[in-house]
Amino acid sequence: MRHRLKDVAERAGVSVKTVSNVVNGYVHVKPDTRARVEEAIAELNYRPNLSARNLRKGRTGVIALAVPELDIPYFAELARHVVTAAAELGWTVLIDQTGGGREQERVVASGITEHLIDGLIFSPLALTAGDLAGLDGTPMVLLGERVDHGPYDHVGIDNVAAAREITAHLIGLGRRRIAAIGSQRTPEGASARLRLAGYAAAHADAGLDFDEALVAPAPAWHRAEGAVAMRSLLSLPVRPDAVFCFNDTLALGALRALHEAGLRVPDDVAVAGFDDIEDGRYSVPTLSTVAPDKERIARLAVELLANRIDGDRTAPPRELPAPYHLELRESTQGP
Amino acid sequence: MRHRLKDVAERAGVSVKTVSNVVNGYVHVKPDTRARVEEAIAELNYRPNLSARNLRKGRTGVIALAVPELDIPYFAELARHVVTAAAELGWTVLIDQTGGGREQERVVASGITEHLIDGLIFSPLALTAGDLAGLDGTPMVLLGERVDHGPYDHVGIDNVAAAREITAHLIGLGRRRIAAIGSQRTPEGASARLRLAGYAAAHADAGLDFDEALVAPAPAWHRAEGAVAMRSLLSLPVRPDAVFCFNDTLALGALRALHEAGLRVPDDVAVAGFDDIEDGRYSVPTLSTVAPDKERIARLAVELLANRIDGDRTAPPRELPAPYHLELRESTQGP
DNA sequence: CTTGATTTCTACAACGTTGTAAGCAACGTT
DNA sequence: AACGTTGCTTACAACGTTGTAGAAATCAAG
Repeated sequence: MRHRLKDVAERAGVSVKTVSNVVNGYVHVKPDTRARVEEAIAELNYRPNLSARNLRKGRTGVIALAVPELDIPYFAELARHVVTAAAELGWTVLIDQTGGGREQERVVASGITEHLIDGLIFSPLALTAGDLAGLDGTPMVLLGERVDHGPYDHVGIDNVAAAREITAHLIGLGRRRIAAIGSQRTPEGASARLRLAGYAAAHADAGLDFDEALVAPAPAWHRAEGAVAMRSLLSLPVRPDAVFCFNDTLALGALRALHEAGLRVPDDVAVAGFDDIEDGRYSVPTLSTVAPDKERIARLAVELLANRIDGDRTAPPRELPAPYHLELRESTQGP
Repeated sequence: MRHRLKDVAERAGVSVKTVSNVVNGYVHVKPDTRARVEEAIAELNYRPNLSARNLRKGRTGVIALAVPELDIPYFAELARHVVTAAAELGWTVLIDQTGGGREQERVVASGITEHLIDGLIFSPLALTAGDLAGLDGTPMVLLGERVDHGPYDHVGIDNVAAAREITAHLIGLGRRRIAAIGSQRTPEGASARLRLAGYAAAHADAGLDFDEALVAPAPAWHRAEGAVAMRSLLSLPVRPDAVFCFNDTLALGALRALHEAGLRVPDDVAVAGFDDIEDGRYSVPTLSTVAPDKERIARLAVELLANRIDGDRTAPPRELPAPYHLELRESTQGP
């Protein structure tokens, strides 16, 4: 049932290497030899054994994408784009789910890394530059917040600027008590820190006070936490008139809590998110958000990785900014 | 930087095979030999070359999960569970995105199948039993609707019964003009056919007429299509007082369209979905739905596949039903 | 025809691993 | 002292592929 080059070679009456040459599109093969070999390949339904090829070539043709959680829509959408972009370059993508913990991420970074894949696109939450330091030269591209990422290429949007812009948008609507949901004090919370910094910067730009009481923490950025945080903000003596959530799932949870509290969005409280996930286009109301260009991020990451794998592995790390824009919808603008 | 068994062997002063034995946990190795070898492994940061191991063993330790689209939340959630269940058995999961087209699915089924993976968990949309017929014995487990799946194991819930139950729930609320969204006339639409059959059966059970005009098609079951279908149903001479959407994303689109039309859910129109995705717990209103036990489905699929890989490949195909239940929320019950 | 260049093909060795078979100690039993 | 048994280790060959080097066939030009 399973055939090898040798079987094809015997059937076509040529050497094993000639079959290999045909399979790999080597030019100097006589047309009728090629035809005979191709016929034999078809008859036997031959397919190359990738393990053997990889062993010989030192390449696997597989790259991995490691993300914290697949059922966070942002990562699922990103994964789709990475798979598409990689396929165009002939790579298969192995998707790995780290869970987001530091230890798990370290295991992925050091373990998967070896021999099974040619390179890794990594979107870490918890990992620090130090954790990545000891790895032996597997090409790797980092996604996400701009932190200190050591010798690795990086693709990401300017989190501070984006957060600043969308906060400025809320201020521009005349809102003055703007809450933030999603702050994190842990070392994992690099994104949170940057987005909070943008939020603070926008306040400073407008001459508004930064009110610590309006900043609600959320350890994991899920819908449930957004709802909980929103409820606690609503119990403040003076309730906020807008809220900037550090991602869209938090914002969807906040919308839910506002609905339960009988408040109108955006009339009573305007809501903005971050990530531009599909859900936000169909929520009630639709969600204003920062829209990173995911397709572009995926493409850049794959290309950077391809360059590392095929090219100079010792070149200095590159830092590619990805574009984003504000997607303003009902949750701040009204119907 | 990259070391082989041989390097470790030289450093520890033993043979290559002894190192291999240590790595693989073979029992008959003297404690101090083992210690020397382990020390050498640690010093060199040795990791086995999986391609070579696979070539030798004929196993790769990788299974694939092929789903139509990763950013359909149902599949993302399913993927997470499959990854978790597979990890417990020591397998890595390669996630493949087929796009759902018949030709693409055929490529995945026949291509990926060879040599790179030990087995495949496949959730096909378009593929027919005929397409799967010619494959050479790679262990495969099918997920999804119960159709004719040839010689392959299958895990899935009873779509007809589930659709019948949730439709009966709508009828039980006193609704009499119950629309359906998501019918498909194409051969791909196996799920659609089964869910429509359940919808029709519930009507028959209750002595209600089946009204063709209340059945709206949706080729791809995305939010946008749910919204479009809902709008067209609302333009009927007598508008429906309930709608059963064949999955949750359609239902979320329908909720959106109802909101835009100024109708109240469930007061004016009750809405039910299918899949129990996370979004439905936080939508406004929260979504009543059929909740398949995804964790169980994933676990059963992985176990079936493991049995095929390690065990008898010629055993008759098994058909495992997965549990489900109704998750009744605001969109049919009110706040 | 001879020569040299080019095209076409082949034999061989390697990639890093593990199964097999067999060797060598060390031990207890007769 | 000879024997088998058991524990531990090793040499060798294979898994299926491709790079290298070179042989054989073909061709162009003198």
